[in-house]
Amino acid sequence: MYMEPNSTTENRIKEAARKIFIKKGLAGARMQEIADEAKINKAMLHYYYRNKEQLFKKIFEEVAAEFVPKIFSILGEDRPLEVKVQDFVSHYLDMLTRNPFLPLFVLSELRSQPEFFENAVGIKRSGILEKLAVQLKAEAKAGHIKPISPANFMANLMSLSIFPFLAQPMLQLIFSMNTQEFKNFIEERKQLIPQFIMSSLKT
Amino acid sequence: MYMEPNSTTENRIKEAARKIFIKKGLAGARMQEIADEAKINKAMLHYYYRNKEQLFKKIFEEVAAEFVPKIFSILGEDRPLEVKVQDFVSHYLDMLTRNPFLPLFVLSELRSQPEFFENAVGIKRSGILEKLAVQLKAEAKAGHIKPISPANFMANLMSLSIFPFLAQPMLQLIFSMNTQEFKNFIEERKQLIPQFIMSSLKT
DNA sequence: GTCTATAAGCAGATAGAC
DNA sequence: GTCTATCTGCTTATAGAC
Repeated sequence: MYMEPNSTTENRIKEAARKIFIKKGLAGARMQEIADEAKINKAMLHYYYRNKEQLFKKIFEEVAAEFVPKIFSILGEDRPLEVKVQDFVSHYLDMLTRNPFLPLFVLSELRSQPEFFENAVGIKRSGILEKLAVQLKAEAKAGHIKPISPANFMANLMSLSIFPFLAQPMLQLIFSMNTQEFKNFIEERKQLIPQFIMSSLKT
Repeated sequence: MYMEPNSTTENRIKEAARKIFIKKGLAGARMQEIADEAKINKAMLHYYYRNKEQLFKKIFEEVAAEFVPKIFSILGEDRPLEVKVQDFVSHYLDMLTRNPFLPLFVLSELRSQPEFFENAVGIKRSGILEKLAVQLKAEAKAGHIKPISPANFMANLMSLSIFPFLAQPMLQLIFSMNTQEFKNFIEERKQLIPQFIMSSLKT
């Protein structure tokens, strides 16, 4: 069987574990299912990662590390607020369209394992929040926007961008959307969310 | 041991199961833990509900039935949009403050068991969405608000209200809030969310 | 490093006495 | 209706050959 050059056993395990854990969570996933997905023997999982918890922890940290920091790198850029908001929304809606299960996975497991998160994210030490706070204050003082706290600004931005993916099954049910229509709905929101946010901040 | 008048075995089972399932989900919950919580024997769970799945299904339907319909009863009222938004936000933020785990539970299990939901919710047959659509169109035509689709309107309203509870551990971590500070943050948003929504719709 | 076989423990479910 | 004891099957984890 042909395999990718860097399709090492360890890589295949990680890809398989990622897929299964994201779909079923820690408690719902089965080591056998991960082994099957990786096309290896179950015993190999224990050879590379001593047990299920360690394998999960590894996966979760990697996922959280790619899910969260981008939030802050975009918001830390040296650009007008409106541009940052557009970049953020555009990036996240694309990323989540490719990985619609990611938010529920991260938030679910974060609820039961908050300590996994502390290490995975270097937010508080990054100084980006302070920078954002300064910018919000400056743009308010200049009369461009209404005053708003960083926490509320971020909560709004993340809510509007991420929640629809969490609630995708419910939204599709309520509004009778099939999967393609949901994608169109998200595509439309790439324009709408920045408009909502900026016009809600109009002075 | 003194017990509440209607503290029947069956009620105690349901309360215990609700608590454990909401915290751990279907896969993570243990029948033994539910039995302990209800202060009864594990065998009783099987006497009242044949198996774990049936017990879970019962609980989930009850939770979903109290979580969802209120959304639509408020939005179906015959009042100005702005008042409905205020009522919705006020009601849901109170309810979620008392039950912060509810949204994650409903959305998680809804992802793996979408069919549980169909019955629990009679939205599509209620005609309320049509009513909301008419109102949004009318208020736009009268020049009170910008045009917006019901799906986007609802997605915004639910996102801003519900997401902060889903992300509570992350928000507390990022913004260094303790639990009381998070409650204050939510309390503040009771005023802010309706303002955001209505001013984002200003013509 | 990789496999097969198996051990060990756990969780859901039932039998049967009271 | 309620309990104790037990069975059965599944899941994680290990032992040991190659």
